[in-house]
Amino acid sequence: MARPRQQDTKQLLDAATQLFWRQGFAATGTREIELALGLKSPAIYHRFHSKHGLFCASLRHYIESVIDWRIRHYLDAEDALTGLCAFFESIPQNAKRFQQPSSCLLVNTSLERASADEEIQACLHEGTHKIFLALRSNLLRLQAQHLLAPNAKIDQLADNLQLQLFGLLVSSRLNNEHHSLADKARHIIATLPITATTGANE
Amino acid sequence: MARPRQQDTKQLLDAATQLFWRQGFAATGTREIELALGLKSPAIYHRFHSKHGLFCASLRHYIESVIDWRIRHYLDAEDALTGLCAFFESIPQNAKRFQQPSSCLLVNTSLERASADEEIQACLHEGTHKIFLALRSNLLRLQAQHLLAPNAKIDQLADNLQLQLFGLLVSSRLNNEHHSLADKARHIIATLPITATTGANE
DNA sequence: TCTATTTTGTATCAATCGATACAAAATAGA
DNA sequence: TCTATTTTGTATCGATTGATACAAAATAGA
Repeated sequence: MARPRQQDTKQLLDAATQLFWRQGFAATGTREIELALGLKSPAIYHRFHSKHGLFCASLRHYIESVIDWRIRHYLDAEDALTGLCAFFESIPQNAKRFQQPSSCLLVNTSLERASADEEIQACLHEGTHKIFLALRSNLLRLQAQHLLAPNAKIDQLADNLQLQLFGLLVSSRLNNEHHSLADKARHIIATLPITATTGANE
Repeated sequence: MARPRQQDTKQLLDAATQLFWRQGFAATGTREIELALGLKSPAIYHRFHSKHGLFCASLRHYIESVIDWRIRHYLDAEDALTGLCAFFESIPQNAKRFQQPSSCLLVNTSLERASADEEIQACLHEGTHKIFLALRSNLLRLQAQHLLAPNAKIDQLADNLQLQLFGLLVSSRLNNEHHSLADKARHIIATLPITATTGANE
């Protein structure tokens, strides 16, 4: 009943997310967005109403693709401890693989002026809460397997792991030497109150 | 031999630093800078050559004022342990006092696109290295006072403390609830390998 | 007082910003 | 085939961007 779309929304959001991820909201212009998305601005504004709307959609897309994938692939992995280690180690690995630190769109945005916006803040809160819950769930599984001290305060521990995750992402943009970043990631794992040595840590 | 300056450079950089700190490089326009500095753009460009030049000068000014003050006042305090605790606790306290999280200009900038610039990266490296050295020096004093395990790896520990500092600053922009932030800060201190209880921790 | 030197403001630049009016293009159902 | 509906491109909008040409303003030394 109507003209079909040349690019589906997923494709567009993939491209937009990459752009905002790398450069931030303010530093990304509409002309640059047109090139990356392969659509002229009226077509983009027809679907997303504004640059702000496209950015919010990109944030949600980032959570549903990147964040959710990382949670499923690492933190929810069958072997909880191996997954947790791989989760942190993937950050220096990605920085090495793609020659530039990827950081995290949520962390980047939280430090931009854009974070003052209510809708954006809601997205950021949702995304970071997902990460917290996934870390928490992973730690609970570790505890159930008697790999974590039975009196460990899981909520505090998950909160602190998320804190260190944020710090690692900041460090990855400050210093992209692989060895230094990998050391930092290893230290995060090594200081977990693991009770038994299974060969996965240290 | 020439017309005297209406505002000295320190005043200008104080204002510019506040602006970039709050909003970032890309989101801060020249008209806004004019208002904050109380000078028209030609006078500003006469002193700093470009917006980029003003930003670099602001970064250096931030290191020499904010960062150096925090190191002197907290990390280099006579009582090393109390100073270290106060260093981390000052972040939730400042977020509460000024009703908005201050974060850190160096951390904010490292996640902006601007961080790709070589001159800016050198400033960021200098500032963060200063923090690392101050944390390291504080830990060495703790160890000399037998408050820290004698086999503790000071460099790794200082590196990780800086990592958690970065994480705390990110968290302060994501969630400005004072109690939650204060908990995070307290947890950082509580997990230090302190050997004796002096009343300052736990 | 006059001149050399530096700082500042007026006015404005081309370029780019985010955004839109409008019509052509492309389909599905009648 | 015709029409209703949606998507897309052309062309362009006023506003703002970072930056500058130029002259007035303000001092110190001659």
